[in-house]
Amino acid sequence: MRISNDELGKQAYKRVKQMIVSKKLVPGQKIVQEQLAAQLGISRTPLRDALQMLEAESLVESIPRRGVVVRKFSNEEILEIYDCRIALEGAAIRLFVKEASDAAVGSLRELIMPFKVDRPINENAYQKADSKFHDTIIKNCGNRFLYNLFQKGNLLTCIDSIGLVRAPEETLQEHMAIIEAIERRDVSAAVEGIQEHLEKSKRLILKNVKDGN
Amino acid sequence: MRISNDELGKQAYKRVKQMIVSKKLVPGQKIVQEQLAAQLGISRTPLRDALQMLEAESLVESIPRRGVVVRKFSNEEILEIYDCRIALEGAAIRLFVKEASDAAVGSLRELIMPFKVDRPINENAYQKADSKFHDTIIKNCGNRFLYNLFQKGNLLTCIDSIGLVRAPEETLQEHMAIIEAIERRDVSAAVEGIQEHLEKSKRLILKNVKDGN
DNA sequence: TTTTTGTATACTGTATACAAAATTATTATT
DNA sequence: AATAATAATTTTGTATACAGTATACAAAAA
Repeated sequence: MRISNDELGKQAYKRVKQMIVSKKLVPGQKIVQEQLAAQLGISRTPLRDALQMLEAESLVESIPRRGVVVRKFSNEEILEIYDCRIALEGAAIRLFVKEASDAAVGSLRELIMPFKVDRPINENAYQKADSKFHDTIIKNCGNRFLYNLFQKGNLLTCIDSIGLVRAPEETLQEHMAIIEAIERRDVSAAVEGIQEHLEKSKRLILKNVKDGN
Repeated sequence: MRISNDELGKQAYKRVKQMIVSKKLVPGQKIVQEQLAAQLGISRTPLRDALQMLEAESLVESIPRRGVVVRKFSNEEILEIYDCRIALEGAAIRLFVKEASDAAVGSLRELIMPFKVDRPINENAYQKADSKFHDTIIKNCGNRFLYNLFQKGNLLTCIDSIGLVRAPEETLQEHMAIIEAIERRDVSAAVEGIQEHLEKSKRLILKNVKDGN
């Protein structure tokens, strides 16, 4: 019996990714292989495997013969990601409305409902729920390829890393409207709802960029 | 043992990828590392780097302790990819129509026009032009992230590998209609045009699947 | 001072070594 | 002859060794 069925490279991938999203490794920081490998208790070989995977996900950038640095996402790139999300999540929710089980739909409600009653809203918890809300729709839309594309592209991760864009009170209402549209199996309202929801956040970021952060 | 400024891993990635798309390595085939490394004249280390990259792109599947095999795309997956393309290329062409230079638009026309006069249509050449047509729109839409997502997801590569889905005579007309919509900067006609263009191919594949290949 | 050059050190990319697991071949047992 | 058990071989994952490149830093020149 194997202790862990993951090989070291995959394990390291998860741990380093976690270090990046939790900002233990900050954007722009150079990763010294031997150092990080020692810290993880492994050799450079599986660490390099991990870095290779992270590079494929654009979480890290490798400059030949110079090393790998944690990638940072510019505001322009965040806007680009929003456009990808609008397109892909539109497609995902269209499928989700048509094919998702009542259980999956129910889990969406359970995710968001608590925040309608508990005041004040715990921003940290809300952001997690927000993330999971979108993830649930994409994961359960029935298109596996789309979900993988989303995951491997870190469409959610990248945007999560900038924190809440708008006030929970504002987006909570939108989330509820989307859930209701799904529940009455209203495809166009659901698509419209999620796309406008994302568009609003995008517009706010765009505005902030123009005003110089 | 330095041949170019690319490191061996990146070089090997390109060569092995080429071997996969050109069917020199066929889906389902197991890759024996030492063997392929020797064939490429490198050691296992950079080859493993290459395989790691290919796995991140889903062109290859790695089963721990058992090896890596060339991935094959089922018909179901091809259909899933079409839905992703419909979503993303819709977004891309929307941006392209608004922002692309006249030169970029012109290059689209140059790509397709020759096939309107030369008869009979060279299917091989046409497929290449078809691929380039879509690639041009995505590459020049101004959203770099979207283009990278497309590339890394191999959305075009996967579908190209199954060959022409419909007769050139049929799709040629659609391509021309799309170009004309772009030229008169008609966003909704262009979006509609490319999405319906893809939808038609998807429906044909779906039909073939139902009829049992 | 600032710039340049030389040298030591650190780090990366690649090859190789080695143990553990998987696969294949061989023998033994019914 | 079919199945099980065992040994031999292959192959993978990981660690380590090594060569070459980049970086840091001190001494010399401007």
